[in-house]
Amino acid sequence: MTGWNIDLPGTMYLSGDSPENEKQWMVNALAGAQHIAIDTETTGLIKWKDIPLYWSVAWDNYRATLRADTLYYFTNVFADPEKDWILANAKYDMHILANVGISLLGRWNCVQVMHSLLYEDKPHKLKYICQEILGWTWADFQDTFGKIGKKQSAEDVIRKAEYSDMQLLIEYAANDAWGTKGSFWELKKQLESAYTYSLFQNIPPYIDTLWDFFSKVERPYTKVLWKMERRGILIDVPHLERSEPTARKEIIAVEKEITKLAGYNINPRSTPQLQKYFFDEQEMTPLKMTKGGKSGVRKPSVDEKFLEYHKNDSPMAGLLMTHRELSKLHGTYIIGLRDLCDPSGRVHTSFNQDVARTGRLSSSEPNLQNIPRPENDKWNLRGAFITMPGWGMVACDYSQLEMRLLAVAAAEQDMADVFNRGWDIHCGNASLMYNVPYEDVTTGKKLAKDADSMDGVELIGVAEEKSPGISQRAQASGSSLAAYLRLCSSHRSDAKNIGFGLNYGMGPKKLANDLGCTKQEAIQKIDTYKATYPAVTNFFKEAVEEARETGYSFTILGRRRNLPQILSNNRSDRAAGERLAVNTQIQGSAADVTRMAQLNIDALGLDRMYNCHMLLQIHDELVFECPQECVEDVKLEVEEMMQHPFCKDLLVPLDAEAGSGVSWGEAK
DNA sequence: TGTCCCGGCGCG
DNA sequence: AAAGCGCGCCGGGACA
Repeated sequence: MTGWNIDLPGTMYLSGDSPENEKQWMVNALAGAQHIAIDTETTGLIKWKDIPLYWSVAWDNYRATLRADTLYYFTNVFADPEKDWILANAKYDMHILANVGISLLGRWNCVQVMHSLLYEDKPHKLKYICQEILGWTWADFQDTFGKIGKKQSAEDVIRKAEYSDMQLLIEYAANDAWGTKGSFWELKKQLESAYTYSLFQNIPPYIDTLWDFFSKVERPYTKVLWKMERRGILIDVPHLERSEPTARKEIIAVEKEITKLAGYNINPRSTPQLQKYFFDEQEMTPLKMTKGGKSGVRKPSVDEKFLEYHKNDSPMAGLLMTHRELSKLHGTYIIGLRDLCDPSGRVHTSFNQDVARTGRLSSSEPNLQNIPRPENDKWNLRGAFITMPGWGMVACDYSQLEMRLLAVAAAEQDMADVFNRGWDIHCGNASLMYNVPYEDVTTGKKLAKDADSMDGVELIGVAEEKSPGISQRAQASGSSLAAYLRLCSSHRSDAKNIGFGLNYGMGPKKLANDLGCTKQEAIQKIDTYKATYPAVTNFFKEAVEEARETGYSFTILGRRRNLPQILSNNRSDRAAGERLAVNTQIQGSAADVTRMAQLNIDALGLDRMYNCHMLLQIHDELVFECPQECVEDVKLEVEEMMQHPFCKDLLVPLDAEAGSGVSWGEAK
């Protein structure tokens, strides 16, 4: 009757109506168990609202389904700080339990997170995990009792099941807990035997195996993320409500112009219709083709590059650019954000720990890691992330984290020195690459734009003040000061594009495209960069070799990513693997750094010290709220913690700078 | 009505 | 033939 492909023990059942001795037996049994898998059947999927109807547990060779009204008998069990709780999608169940006042101390072992450390490219849903690593399958709850959706809520389905076949409900409710328990032990075994490379093998946190990485980093991190999700961030909903009609009207106005220009009703959101307009009717030349997807039919692209390219010769292109900008902000951010707020105006994102292959977080429902930057946003959406009266927002972000970690990974002393001097990295790179004084590059960056419109004498005065001797050097190079400044400025932009690009494995063709030069010139520039930083060049080579030999790319803390394609016979697959080998190490190590900072900040107890709460992580930025009078203290604490995430310093200092204000927009 | 894929685009 | 990493969400359109 269990719907399983394996034998398993019968399911005990407990409700508030059960006899006293049965309740007592269960309380004693759970109190005596070290590891307990736990799962909830809930009224729905909204983590700040929905509540448990049933909960199920599995431990040793037992399994049980319990009605939600029994939760309070187990207060002492939940309060045991030494318990190991085992869950699938741990944060969700913990939210649901918190909604009825239940909090579980002890360790939160999420099997999805465990699975993601070993099988980055596979799905991490419980059913898949069980099938894949244990060969266990069982009948699906929803297939048996009805689909949860718009027509019927999770609660409806469970109520129906209670009525139609209570015994089956009891069995099925405990299936997930049983599968969770089984996969935990198998995954633990696999993690313990998975040795890894870490910079912290012989110093804290002592990471030798993936189990070390899980138990010392990922497991405590789950709880930190849960606290952030639980707190949520306050949204200025009235601000959004005020912007919404205006935004909508602006979009409609642009749509009218588009219709007028086309001469017929065209939907500016429809790529097929736009392709027809531009390439069939206007007979314009495509810049590039789309990927073609499953069918493989490649069509001319109507992306931003195309519109930008034609904005002067085709009025339609300009209108569409405006339309896309407005409708993106309206649909995704104004409407999207408003609809996900709780009644108190706070929004509770999910910080997903088991998604990104590099070890980064992802954020969803809503994604708070892609809120527009102020310069691209006429509605100032970051200004809509606010604090309560008397409170302040603190935002602290790393400066050039990935670049610094590249210098660390490569042990590139010249680049490290650029950071040690506190220089702008791209100006420093340009200075070393093109053998030009650092001050000339910074001056060029500042003045190149206005050089032509400035009075010659004035220009010399300003430039000489910033970089003494610059006019002489310009003369020596045989060009005017203005031209020399533009040259220095273009050196910086070269260095910036190459610096970022090489981390991603960018080729000369794309670089040439971005810099507006020939492929030959691009190759030349890359060579100059590689010659300037031989250790970086060597690092790129060794990262690829290591991945070829071990099959993996490793981050600073020892997270690994399997890269089988690096041995592929297919050229492009192999090249992709080589790009990943480099990038995963850098991006993943940056993720490690932010993670450690978050763990340390949590352990320090800023919440108790200052009533300070971590709200957001945007890869290299952390956002907090605290009472106004604590803002300055919090800024200092956070900067210090972010700058020193490890128990030993790296070759390159990490720089993090905090700002504050009453909103996220102000705090940057 | 629901589900999937796609092109496009927001962020780091 | 084409070749930049990592995400999530929107609306359109195809299909069941």
